[in-house]
Amino acid sequence: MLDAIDCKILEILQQDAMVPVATLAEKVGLSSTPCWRRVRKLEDEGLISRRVALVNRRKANVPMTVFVGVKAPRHEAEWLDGFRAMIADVPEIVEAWRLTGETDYLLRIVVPDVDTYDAVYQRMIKKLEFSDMSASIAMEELKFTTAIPTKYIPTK
Amino acid sequence: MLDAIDCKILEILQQDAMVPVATLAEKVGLSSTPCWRRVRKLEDEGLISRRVALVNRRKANVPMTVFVGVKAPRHEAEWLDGFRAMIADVPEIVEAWRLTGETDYLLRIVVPDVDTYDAVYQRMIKKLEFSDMSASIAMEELKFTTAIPTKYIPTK
DNA sequence: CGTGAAAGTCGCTATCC
DNA sequence: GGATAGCGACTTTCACG
Repeated sequence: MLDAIDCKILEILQQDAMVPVATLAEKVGLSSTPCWRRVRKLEDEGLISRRVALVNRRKANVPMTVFVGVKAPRHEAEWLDGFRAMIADVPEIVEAWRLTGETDYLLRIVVPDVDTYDAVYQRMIKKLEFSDMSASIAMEELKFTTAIPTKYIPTK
Repeated sequence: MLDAIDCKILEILQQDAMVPVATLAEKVGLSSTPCWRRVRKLEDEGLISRRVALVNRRKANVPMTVFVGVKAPRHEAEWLDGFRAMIADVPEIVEAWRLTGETDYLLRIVVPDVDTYDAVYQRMIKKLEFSDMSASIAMEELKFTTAIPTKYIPTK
């Protein structure tokens, strides 16, 4: 069971994973060691799964984001296995979700431009059968954060 | 202009931002200092925008992901401003995209359960008018990575 | 569960090839 | 642009309230 200070730590580290423990400790009203112990505990318990570098999409020449709704041609394990393998294989696919509703799956794909998206699309339909694929191009990224709300974490 | 080693560095740091420079240097076949200089350069040029801690959604009690397609009631600046403010205000909204096609905007929302989603939904429609909102619940996260492909970065 | 200080590691700088 | 060496800072541990 965590407390309010742990949540505060998580919020800060979700914004910047590189803050020195001393700075972090000061921000949450602790001294270094207990703060460090808490961070360690959060890592050990898996609440902090890992720390990653975020790369600027535009500067990495993948400014374009495409959302693709996918319908499976048939609902059987074999197709799904192939689909999973494809998703793992294609680095342009950064998110893949199985949904309720009309579209079975939603993919988020990042590419340099439309032509490259088409190339990725061609690669996908060559590997696997689809009953339907509908693409929506993202015109603007209004919000994108890796920080999830901490307010639902049960605190004592 | 970057080179293959820079791309390799980016790939590694996108998986783990905490690797010691010495380890990173070894992996890309360099010694510490030049490797550190490259990392610094990648940060200065903004290719690495920041480093963040990723929090386990389930352990943070927000296992549920909902995608919400939104249609604007009218296309005017005033409504959009309100929409932006709402998105910034609601921490459960972790992604918001303006799209081409039928749905104007796509939101990704993380919550503990359906009841909480409904509470978020009620809060949203109290703040702002919508012409249409359709929610799809994510049943499974097949892939989610913050790592974008490096293969499109122009190299010399 | 907290503080404070000591020890070891690593980031960062300076210097040279 | 790349290697070697040293300093300072930070993480991490230990001993103690």
